[in-house]
Amino acid sequence: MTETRLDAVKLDGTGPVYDQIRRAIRDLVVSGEWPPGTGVPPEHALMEQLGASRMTVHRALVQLAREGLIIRRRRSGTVVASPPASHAMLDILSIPEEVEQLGQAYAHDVLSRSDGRPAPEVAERFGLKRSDKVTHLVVLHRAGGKPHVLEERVIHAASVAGLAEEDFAQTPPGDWLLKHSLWSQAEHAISAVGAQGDEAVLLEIAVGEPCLLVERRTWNQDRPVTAVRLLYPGPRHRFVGRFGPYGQV
Amino acid sequence: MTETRLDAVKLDGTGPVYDQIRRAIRDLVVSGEWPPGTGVPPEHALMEQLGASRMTVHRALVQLAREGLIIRRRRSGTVVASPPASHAMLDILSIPEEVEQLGQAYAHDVLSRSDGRPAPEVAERFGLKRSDKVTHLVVLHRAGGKPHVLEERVIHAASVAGLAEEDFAQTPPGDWLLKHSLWSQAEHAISAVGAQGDEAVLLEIAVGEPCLLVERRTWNQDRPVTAVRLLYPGPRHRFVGRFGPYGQV
DNA sequence: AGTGTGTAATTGCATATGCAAATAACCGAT
DNA sequence: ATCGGTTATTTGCATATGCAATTACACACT
Repeated sequence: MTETRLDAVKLDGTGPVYDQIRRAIRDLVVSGEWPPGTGVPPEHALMEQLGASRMTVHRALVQLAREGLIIRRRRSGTVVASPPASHAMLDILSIPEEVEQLGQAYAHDVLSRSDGRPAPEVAERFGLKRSDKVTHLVVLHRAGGKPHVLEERVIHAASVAGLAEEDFAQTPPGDWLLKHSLWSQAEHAISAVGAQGDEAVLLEIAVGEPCLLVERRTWNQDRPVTAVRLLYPGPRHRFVGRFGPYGQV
Repeated sequence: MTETRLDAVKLDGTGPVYDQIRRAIRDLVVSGEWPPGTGVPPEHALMEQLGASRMTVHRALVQLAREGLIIRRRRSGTVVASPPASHAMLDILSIPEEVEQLGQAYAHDVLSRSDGRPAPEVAERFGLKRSDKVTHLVVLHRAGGKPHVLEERVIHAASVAGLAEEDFAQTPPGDWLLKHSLWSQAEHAISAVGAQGDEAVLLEIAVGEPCLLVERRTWNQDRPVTAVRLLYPGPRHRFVGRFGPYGQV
């Protein structure tokens, strides 16, 4: 567990004290300044450094724990949690995991890769500037040998370290990015489209066959990280979610 | 605001006291025993009745408020909240609202209705017993005069009061059910399908045109309430969601 | 080296107390 | 009746205190 600099926690004087503490620590976590595994100072230390009572510090930490940002254990202390890899319904999901949960063998092929400026029509479709340096990938994921999903991805080079050295032969780009980048916001859209000619060939389906299209764009503090277009063939794919009236169950 | 029976709050002796209180009140709310608008007893009353300190009661109530089950205001007290009508992304959404947010005029037609036992293929598709009494509806929703979504719905008669008297001319069944039924669990699945012949005619699209299919089943305490199949034509519909690594933003 | 065993660090929970903030309800003067 | 100010109720927040539960770590003993 990495040592933490206690004086990194700074209050802003607005609102209740417990919430100032909560936000201060939350910001350190989501900004990546305290990466997963970092030790959060014990309640007594925070209490002295911030001039608040232990119960007030406690309240802030309990809430952060309930939100999943930190993990607390008696005697061993509090550490920053790893962000949940997959998120219940429709989100940052690992395709290999998804396939293996179906009990099928996973494989993937990188069909093409290019590094440089984005083509105008790519930049437009993914909401990037033409001046951004990007890596553009097309990957076909297979389940049990058959095409499972076609991935077209653009990665913003400035947001990710070590991109040039990675060839994505072992790990598909989505999974690799989960480990090598930080994100704070994602947006996705789901729609139904008919397969275009080249897509249909790769997915081994007929042209015009209905496909589920998931488009996702990801940012870290307003800077784009990656944008991806996942095309799932036909009605044999469904996304399922379960919830109750007051949130997920 | 309805009066509440204080002695309805019963602790079960397992786990921390604040959590016993929290669960006790939560159960009264989600079971419908305390419907929305019901006044929750003030902290002092709960404190005396339960033999706990005010801070302990307070902790339970604060947490319930954060979860959205109750609303607390100084001096006026605490009341049971109305469940959120629409839920961020893909859930119990009101179609009229959805259309009006797009700035279009909303209308709907009840194309067919039948009350009685479900046809075998309907029962199978919606996960019902053949012996259940149901109402089966087909409704076309329009936006700006043009078909927006085709709804096929089965309502479990035993779970909803006043169903026989309602003709759904004013209010489409989804919205009506939100007000006249309780639900505790929902499951939905999204997939892409091609429009069948009769569906294509109603939606005024070509046969085989890709459509987004949302299937949702809803229960109240393990008893089915309703099941619905929403068919959205073509790629002009998208479901959009935004979130961060630690939950919705 | 291995094996208990005690100790201390750390979080978890509950209580009592006091004051602040919001505002519904009341009351009195016009 | 209407207006305006006062009061009382209820929640919100912070503190201090004490004890319980968990367990990493040091240390003694084989």
